[in-house]
Amino acid sequence: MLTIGSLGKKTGTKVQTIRYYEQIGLMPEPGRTEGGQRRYSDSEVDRLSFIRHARQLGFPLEAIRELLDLSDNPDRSCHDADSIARRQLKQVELRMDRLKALSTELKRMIHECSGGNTADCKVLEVLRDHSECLTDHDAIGA
Amino acid sequence: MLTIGSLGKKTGTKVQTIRYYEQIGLMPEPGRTEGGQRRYSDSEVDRLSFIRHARQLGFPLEAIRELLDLSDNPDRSCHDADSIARRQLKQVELRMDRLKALSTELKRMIHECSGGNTADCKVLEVLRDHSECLTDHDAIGA
DNA sequence: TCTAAATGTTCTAGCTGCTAGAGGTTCAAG
DNA sequence: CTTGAACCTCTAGCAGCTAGAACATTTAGA
Repeated sequence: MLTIGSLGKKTGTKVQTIRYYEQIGLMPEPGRTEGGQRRYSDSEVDRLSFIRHARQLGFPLEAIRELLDLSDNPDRSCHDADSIARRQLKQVELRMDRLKALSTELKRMIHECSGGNTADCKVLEVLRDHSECLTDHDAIGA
Repeated sequence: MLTIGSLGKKTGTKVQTIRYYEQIGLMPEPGRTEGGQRRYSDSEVDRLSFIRHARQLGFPLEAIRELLDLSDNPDRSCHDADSIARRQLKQVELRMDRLKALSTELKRMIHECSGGNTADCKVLEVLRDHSECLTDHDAIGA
């Protein structure tokens, strides 16, 4: 039986985060001591590791909820898990494309900046006038 | 003189967002009609375009605040604007590296998934056991 | 001139995924 | 039995918006 602190250490998760996952129903309500402190067993270590690993791979919590659900039902088709992963891959690739365009533009902007005072600063100039851009970069929120 | 709606259309910004920028002091308080509606002039179009463009390049609002400040003082050194842009580029490149690792892992995971039921789904298996991973992907929050 | 639709107003709350802090309680080692 | 680390709940905050309620103003057509 583990305390919330040791569970956190084992899985690389902050205590507050574990409680948060419990609150939103991603982690089950664990048993408690008489004094009211949480105590965890191995199955909860596994579940939290799963969650953390999926988070590291960028899955949003809602997708993780679905994946946990699939994982709990070994009879269901693998197809669903596969499509969640594909969706995630698509997201990641989309973000990469956007970042690529951004870095190109930023590099060009910096490269052309020669120092001096801001009156003829290329960085500011480019920001002022989108038409100077060579790439698409609709990346707000990317 | 533009209404907030037309300013939004001109700059590709939602009305609520413009009011939000005003609230946090990124946009100045504009003039008002007798009835209390906001009316904007061309200088405000320019300022908002600047902000939006910088957002598209991924600059956080705080960085944009600094850039606007520099832009308002043409005598100051270009160096500051340059270093903000470099900082931003570094962030973008860091995020790209992380996403690269993620996509590699996701692809491998999907590729090895053969269908069937979730009991032997590779996607879930990989998520269950980090040690099967070939790449580093500490990308929570990336 | 009147009216109705479109657009404007403020205020509050919500989104994701945590994180931090206040103020108090429990546990385990010595 | 004491002490101090770790636990508890609750609330609020972060970025950067977005949405909705409930009401006011503006503008164009009849």
